[in-house]
Amino acid sequence: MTDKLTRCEQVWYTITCIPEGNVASYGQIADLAGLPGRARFVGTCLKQTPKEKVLPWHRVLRSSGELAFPKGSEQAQEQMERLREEGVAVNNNRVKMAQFQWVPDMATLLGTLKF
DNA sequence: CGACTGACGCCGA
DNA sequence: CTCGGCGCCAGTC
Repeated sequence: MTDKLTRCEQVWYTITCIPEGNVASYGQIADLAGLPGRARFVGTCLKQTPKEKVLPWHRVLRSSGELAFPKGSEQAQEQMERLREEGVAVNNNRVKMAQFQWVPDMATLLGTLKF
């Protein structure tokens, strides 16, 4: 099996595990996906993500808490909108990470993510 | 095979 | 706070 897909799948899967009302940074996703230091790879995967695949990509932001897209872009608008619908406050294209950042519990780490 | 790119992160000025 | 640069490495050309 093409293990290159395995990496992306792991990334996608990890993103899928982000609970509503929470967000995670690219680096965090990469780390949870077993790809420490490959934050960029996460972005690459998402860009490659087929439309058929429905992922909560809007819950993925930069480590600073700002949205992954420049303010004004349609993607940023949509992301902001979706986050607000989930109860995540977005101000000036940015989210308060200290308040909304996803903190995976042990059960998730050991069970869901199978690490 | 080599060069460029990028939905990133971090540190320094 | 902003701006610039370096590291990271898979994907694309």
